Amino acid sequence: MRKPVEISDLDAGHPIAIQKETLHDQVANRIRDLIIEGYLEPGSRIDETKLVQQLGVSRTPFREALRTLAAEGLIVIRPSKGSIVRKLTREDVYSMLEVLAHLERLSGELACQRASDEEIDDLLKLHGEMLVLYEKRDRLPYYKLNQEFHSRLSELSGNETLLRHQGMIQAQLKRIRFIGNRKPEYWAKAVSEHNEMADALKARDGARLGEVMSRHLMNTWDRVKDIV
Amino acid sequence: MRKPVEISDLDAGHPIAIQKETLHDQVANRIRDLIIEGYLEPGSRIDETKLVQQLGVSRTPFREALRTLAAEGLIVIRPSKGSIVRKLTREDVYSMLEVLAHLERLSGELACQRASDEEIDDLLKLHGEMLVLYEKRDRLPYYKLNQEFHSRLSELSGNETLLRHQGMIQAQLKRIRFIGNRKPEYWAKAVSEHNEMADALKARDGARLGEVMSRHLMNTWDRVKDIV
DNA sequence: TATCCTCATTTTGTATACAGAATACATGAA
DNA sequence: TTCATGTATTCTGTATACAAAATGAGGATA
Repeated sequence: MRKPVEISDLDAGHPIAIQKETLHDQVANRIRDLIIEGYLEPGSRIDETKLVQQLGVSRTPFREALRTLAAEGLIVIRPSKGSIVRKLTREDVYSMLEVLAHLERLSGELACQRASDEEIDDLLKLHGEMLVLYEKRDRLPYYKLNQEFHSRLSELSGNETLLRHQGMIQAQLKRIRFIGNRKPEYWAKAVSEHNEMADALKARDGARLGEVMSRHLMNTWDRVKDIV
Repeated sequence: MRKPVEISDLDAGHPIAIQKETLHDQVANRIRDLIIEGYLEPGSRIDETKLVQQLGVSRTPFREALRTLAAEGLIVIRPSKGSIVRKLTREDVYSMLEVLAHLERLSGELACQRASDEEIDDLLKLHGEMLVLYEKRDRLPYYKLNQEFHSRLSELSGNETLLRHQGMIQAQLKRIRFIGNRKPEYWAKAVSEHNEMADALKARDGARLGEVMSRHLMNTWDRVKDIV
């Protein structure tokens, strides 16, 4: 027999609670995806009338969503002149990578201090799977696992603020990194760096892990510097 | 005779252009101040009806402002249940300080690499003025100059993204730091650390400057840990 | 008394309406 | 033609209206 539903079970976040996403949030997520996937080009105007019709919502939640995206740095609202998708300059991208690399370093250091042996083992197991995919040159699954590897490593830092700010910068760079990833010539290097990370993690050598992670990220610059 | 006004002079940002702040932005700034100054207590509900009346605006720009503040992490919007001023947990504060300290370190390192001799001299001059105020135990002017010192040092990093993320975390911590600053017993220590910073800056020793700045900020934890 | 139900009230989320600003267009002068 | 000026149209910002959800106050029942 099933345990009866308690009031406390209905709190937000609990699996039983049906999640009601407001229109605002749905719209924000949708537009975010449109930007990341390249349907809305950087620098182009966001046609309120058109998008509102296509999404089937009124202007109120739509404009609220724009405010959110503006605060996230994905779009720019020019008073009385409409909104445009933010176009990152070369300097923007470099400064973001610089900060992100530095945050990755902190992730690495904290993860070595705070992760449990089990958590580290799990991550090393994931690393092993990535190696297998690399041998098979199985690009897309590798890419997915790579993202998971990095996000899980960051989680091991046990620092919500760190996670949040990494996430914000990642979101802004996602589009441009995606374009940069079409060049395959950096894969071998990336894998060797991942091996270094695995070693450092195994040894809980925070300084080393942090250094590799930071260096690893800064490679991104080589991949994207020609497209900004 | 005055130089005639050129078209290019009318670009946004130029002193001649009249600045028109939207209601939305004004409201966001206003509420931000109310939170930082403690008129809106952490955890308390934000009474839309009341505030809208007091501010003399309609709900539309008001709610847009809330979205902005939510994205900044100053308030929490609970769907269908109203908004509350975000109440930082102990963990929130510690994680923010941890990240902020790490970002300060980066500021220091970059500033040593990138600042001009003149910029460094100006900052050292400012440091000198702070020492004078410390000798006179002139608390408030010292506090103001201290803020300017840190923000100008960060600017010398030449990294807009760094500045932005530092600013976001600072805004969230501002209220609680203000409360913590009522204890005066850390002043001497702070001044000695500032001396260290000045030395490192003079020598353009980025690693050392970064280390001191990070340590300097982590002192904040001692001042605020009892009030969260 | 405590718990549940019902209904009135308030609050929230979304849509729409309207005014003012920006933009596009067209007409006329040099 | 090119530029300037005035006008129509579109778009943006704000207010208001309305529906749905949440809250709160009785009152009935055990």
